[in-house]
Amino acid sequence: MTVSTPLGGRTSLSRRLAEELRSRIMSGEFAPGARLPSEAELVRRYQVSRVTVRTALRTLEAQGLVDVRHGSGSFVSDFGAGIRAGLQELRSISETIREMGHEPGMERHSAIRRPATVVEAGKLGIGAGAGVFAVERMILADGQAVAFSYDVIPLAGFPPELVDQLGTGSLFATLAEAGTMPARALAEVHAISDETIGWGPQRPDPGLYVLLDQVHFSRRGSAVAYCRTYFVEGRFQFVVLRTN
Amino acid sequence: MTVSTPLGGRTSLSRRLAEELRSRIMSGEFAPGARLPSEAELVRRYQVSRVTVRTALRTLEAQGLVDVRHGSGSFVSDFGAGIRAGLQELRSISETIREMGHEPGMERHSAIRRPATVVEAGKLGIGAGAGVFAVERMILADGQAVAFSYDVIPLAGFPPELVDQLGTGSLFATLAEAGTMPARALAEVHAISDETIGWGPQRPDPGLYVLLDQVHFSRRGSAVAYCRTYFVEGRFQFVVLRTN
DNA sequence: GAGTGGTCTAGACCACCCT
DNA sequence: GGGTGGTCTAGACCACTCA
Repeated sequence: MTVSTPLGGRTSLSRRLAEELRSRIMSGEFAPGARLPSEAELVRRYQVSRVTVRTALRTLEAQGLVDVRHGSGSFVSDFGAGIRAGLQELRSISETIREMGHEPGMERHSAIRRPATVVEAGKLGIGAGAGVFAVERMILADGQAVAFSYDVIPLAGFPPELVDQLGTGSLFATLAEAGTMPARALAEVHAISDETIGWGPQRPDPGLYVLLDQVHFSRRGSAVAYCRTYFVEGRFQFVVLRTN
Repeated sequence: MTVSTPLGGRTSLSRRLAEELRSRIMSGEFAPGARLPSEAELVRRYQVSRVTVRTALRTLEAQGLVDVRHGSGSFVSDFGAGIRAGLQELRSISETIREMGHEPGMERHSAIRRPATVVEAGKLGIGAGAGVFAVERMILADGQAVAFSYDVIPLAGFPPELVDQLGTGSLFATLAEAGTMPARALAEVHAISDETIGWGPQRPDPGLYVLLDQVHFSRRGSAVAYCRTYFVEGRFQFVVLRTN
């Protein structure tokens, strides 16, 4: 297959195409409000099927970068250029913070090995009382606390030599190293007002948080972590594109 | 085309299939944890293409209702009995409440015609001071308040005879009647603790809310409403499937 | 290895927007 | 009417899971 501009890489074709288009948008080739080439043109240009083009455009749309309008075309969003990392995108918090131009930090407050509570066992789909590693972390951006996270990782099958590393840096990085990289997370969104959440001098005064109560699953569908992350209201902006 | 069980209706095929599967799950035909028929079986059973089956399964997955696992199958997730809405799915709140088996209600608290504030004008992309219709509503499920909503609709181009109807029933229904049905919304998620939100005897005591601060766009990309909806914490469960 | 979902292709028809 | 996206089909091959 001969492609005028090779998409290169080993991830899926639609994903590579999305990346390619994203970088063209970010580079300023398409200004906010500008129309992207039509789907048919992209099919010709990149020598892929229309389904692939559409999948890529959907990805960009979910990221709030592109606005696809029936009968008119696909447009670079006005809001798109600034907004990144929608809530539906699963990624490391540290990575998100770094991409937003801030310096991520992590501080482990506690870390113990203990039996799972009934709730935790239910969420993780393991037996009540099975061994878990419980970590309490503070997540920082430019030295300021943006979230407090209470994470529980099942120990069954987890490489023992990596246990102590949990919670000292990016949780995602350690899980990836253990071969249990989260591929999906089902998150409940709550508003929490609780002065007992958090710790230290950085604890926010009105203890108001957006709680993401989430269970992370590996590609194989097994629960690899149960994380209750309390985002300090106002310091982290969650955006969701809702469609019907 | 002969179908063993007709999917009936006039919405898209994949959507009807998703509805059909959802009702089969809700009816208890598939218990939580049970495996659904394979994609190939669904193709045969409903006489649709595999793409259609997959689109339907993706919808259910986004609602947190099923768990699709590569190489294993699609499984019914555990789900609570409360009102559960997929955050990335844009739909009428009333409709969501009804689908969860509760009786939706709506009470208009105030409704005035006034110039847009600077913030509202910015969100809606209209001139500051342009005429808007501001509505305050209480949304009920089985007679209990689940949300308080502060909505602003630009009046330019809005059918005058429908203005007074705004906020008396489903906002979506009225907007649809006006030909400006929201097709997309960009929502910010916040935790709010404020005793001045809400009104009446139904006002929750700890005034704790999940705020969806959202701008609704029509298919043509124009902003049709700016809605700040305060969901009473604990009465409405928002779920987001996060993927990478 | 059989069965499952993940991705991709090529082609078709429809609904919508604009002029 | 011409172009654009929305949906659907039928078929193919690959990657993963599990017995």
